[in-house]
Amino acid sequence: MLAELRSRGMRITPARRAIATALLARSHHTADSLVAAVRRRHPDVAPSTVYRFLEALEEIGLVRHSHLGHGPAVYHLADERHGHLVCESCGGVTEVPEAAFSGLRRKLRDLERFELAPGHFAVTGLCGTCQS
Amino acid sequence: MLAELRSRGMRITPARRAIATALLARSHHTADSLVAAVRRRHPDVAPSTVYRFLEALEEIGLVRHSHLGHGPAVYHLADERHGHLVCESCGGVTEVPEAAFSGLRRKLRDLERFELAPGHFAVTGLCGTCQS
DNA sequence: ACCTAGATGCGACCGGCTTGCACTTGGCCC
DNA sequence: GGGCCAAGTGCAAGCCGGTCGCATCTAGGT
Repeated sequence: MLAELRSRGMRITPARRAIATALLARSHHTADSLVAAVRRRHPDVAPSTVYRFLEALEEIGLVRHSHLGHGPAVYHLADERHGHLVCESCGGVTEVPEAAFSGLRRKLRDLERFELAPGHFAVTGLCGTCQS
Repeated sequence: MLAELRSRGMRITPARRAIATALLARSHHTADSLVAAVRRRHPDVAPSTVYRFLEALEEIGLVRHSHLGHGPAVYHLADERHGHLVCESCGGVTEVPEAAFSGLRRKLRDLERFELAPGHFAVTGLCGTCQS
């Protein structure tokens, strides 16, 4: 990952190392949780640094973010492709494989010539436990 | 609609009349466009009034809002039930009947005991024209 | 060791709401 | 019609997630 950066003329700094490490350690980081994780060892890293690096990683295609309901976006490595089910009542998040959307994808492609990108925005509803 | 309000002990004010009229005149108002519409005849209506009335209408169940991508939420009458397809490239919005999601709904219900609410958050992807 | 473009920290700013508070007013009772 | 008072309102400040401008610093090629 760092090699990928270097090969594009981007620099490798302590802050970036730390952000990359945090991203590898856990999926579904929010920008805030990344800042917190990075600050445990590098207390002076600014939020804007994290946002800017994440933006850069997304441009390269190494990272993606998803919006889970109303709160902040979550970031994860681009190779973890999955959809998110968010419960509107308890806020809980369930991951589902992208394959679960293949039927809908086909239908929207046929009906509307619309190519679904199920990762970016979550699908909302009510989880099993909140239905009772 | 105003009768519905009155029957719940809520008051009918010029601002509320105007907001209700605007909601009936067009689906997919943003809070901002509602403020603008109302101000054409009642220039002193504050945004907070609109937000508070919309909140009240949602509690009653007469209005719903949806999030279409990153921008502001859109409001529409609760009886207009449909999903939204939002193009991540051009931002265009397509309405689709809720029935289009019935397959996915069934699948999620079986797989995850998750009850889909397809209206609230949009489904993102690429529209036909942006794919080329 | 040096140079410089890329990266950083800081603080201001922005959009979309939300909230606190003092003032106004709808609408029931006389 | 007039009085009453809680529901509703306008205004301004605040919040949250995120972006930007700018002076400073530093990675890393030479």
